[in-house]
Amino acid sequence: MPMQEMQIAHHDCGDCPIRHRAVCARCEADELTALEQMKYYRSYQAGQTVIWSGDRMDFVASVVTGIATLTQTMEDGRRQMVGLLLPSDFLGRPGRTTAAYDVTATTDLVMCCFRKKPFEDLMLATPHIGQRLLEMTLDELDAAREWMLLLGRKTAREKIASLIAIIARRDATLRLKAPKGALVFDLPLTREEMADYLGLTLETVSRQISALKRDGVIVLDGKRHVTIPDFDRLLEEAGDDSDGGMPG
Amino acid sequence: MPMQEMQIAHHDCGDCPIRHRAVCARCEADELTALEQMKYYRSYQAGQTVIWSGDRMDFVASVVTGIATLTQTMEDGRRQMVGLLLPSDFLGRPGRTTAAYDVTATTDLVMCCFRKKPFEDLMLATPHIGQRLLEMTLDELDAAREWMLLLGRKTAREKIASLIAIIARRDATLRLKAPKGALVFDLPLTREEMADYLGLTLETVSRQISALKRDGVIVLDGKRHVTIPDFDRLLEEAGDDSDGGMPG
DNA sequence: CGCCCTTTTGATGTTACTCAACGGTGGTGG
DNA sequence: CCACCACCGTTGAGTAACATCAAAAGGGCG
Repeated sequence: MPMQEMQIAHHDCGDCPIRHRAVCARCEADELTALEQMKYYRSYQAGQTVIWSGDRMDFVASVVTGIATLTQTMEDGRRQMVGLLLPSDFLGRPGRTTAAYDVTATTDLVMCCFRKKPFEDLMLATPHIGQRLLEMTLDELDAAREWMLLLGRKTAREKIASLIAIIARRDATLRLKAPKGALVFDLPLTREEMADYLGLTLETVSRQISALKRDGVIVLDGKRHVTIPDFDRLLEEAGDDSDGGMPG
Repeated sequence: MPMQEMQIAHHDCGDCPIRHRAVCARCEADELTALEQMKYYRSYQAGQTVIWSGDRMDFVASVVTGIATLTQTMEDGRRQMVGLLLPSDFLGRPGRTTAAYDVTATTDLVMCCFRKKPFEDLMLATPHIGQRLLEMTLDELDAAREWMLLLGRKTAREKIASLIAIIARRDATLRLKAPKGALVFDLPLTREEMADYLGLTLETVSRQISALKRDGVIVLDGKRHVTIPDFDRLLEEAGDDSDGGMPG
């Protein structure tokens, strides 16, 4: 009988790797103390489901390490990923009692969970959590809109290039490196998960990755390990504006 | 020399048609008074551009009447709508100085604008605006994710049916009617705008609307006036779960 | 080694795009 | 008043891109 999910020991928020980026980023000492009272950690193995759409959800959480996905499924089984949660990203919605999406751990995952009711009360009582959550939600909305452009208007090749660029950038951000020159990282998603992200089939994903490899845009070592010799070239392939919005 | 945009007289927030739904919904009398100090109205004619992506934006605003769209454009001209703002919806992002998207009035439009700096200050000083804005932003994020499923996985026919259902629902909400039985309303978008919303070409939009008409799912009177004889049938065509999430 | 799972590659099919022509409508000016 | 034009929408024919169906090739693990 395998342990489906694991509760692990509490840690000091001061040592937390996402302390400065998560929903608690702006908290003062007293707010942090209050959060510590209502928090607990949970671990999931790669592939495990965190929660099903429609299930009761009595917590909200921050991703500490690992990656989780949000997906929607239609009655006939068509699936679309609608969220990709990396360390420091927030899961759940204050004021809602059930999950709106399927949440899955795509890698081993550790989350810092807060019991929902106390968390909501703390949000009403102190400003910094709500402020930070608003900021993070606005960022997510921007990301969702970028994603909509990808889904609606980009070609399969552009979609793949865009996804690889997004992952490369996020990976660089988490490791505090500027995405310049050659980049090396692992794809955290299977071909099928990439397909769900991009609104493609896994066969098309595989073919387009092969094509980008053939054309020297990416270098693959195994199925997951990627080297980007020229990030600007990748951005061109992604159809993104080459300049990062820096006029003068 | 046509007047490109018009400033119109101030109105009392108490009389405002979106008073109970907009970002100011939760405000107390004193907060409302503060908002009145920094607000001004602006009108745009159908087709006018409110702001271009990248332009400096020194205000945030609520849509009072009319409809505005947010669109992204790629270098080669491919366009994707990423937001549809109806009355009470919020435009702009506190903490950002430039517009991230092209904003266009698709109908005659009246917006209640707030100078950005004072608005941000008020947000920091009082809780209710930030709380309401968070709630609205989370709703928008949910809508964006539904939209992502549409863009990534639905067929052209399902996309059209979904869009008509969304417009019908929003229209009913604005007029405080439950979307049951026969619904009658006008499409607020041209075929091209629908195409930009749905990630299709305008020809495909036209063909699929004709097909839905032929099959009796919708009844068209002219190009814009729509009657939905059976809303549940429309939802089936849209590929949405038939039950509205009401188990027992 | 052999099995299972993921990924790749190939052959064929279908959807929606592209290019093109035409119809309706409202506004403008002769 | 009517001719003309611009704009929006519809419809048709041919095509390109991606999906589907099918089979085989890695790769990890017992």
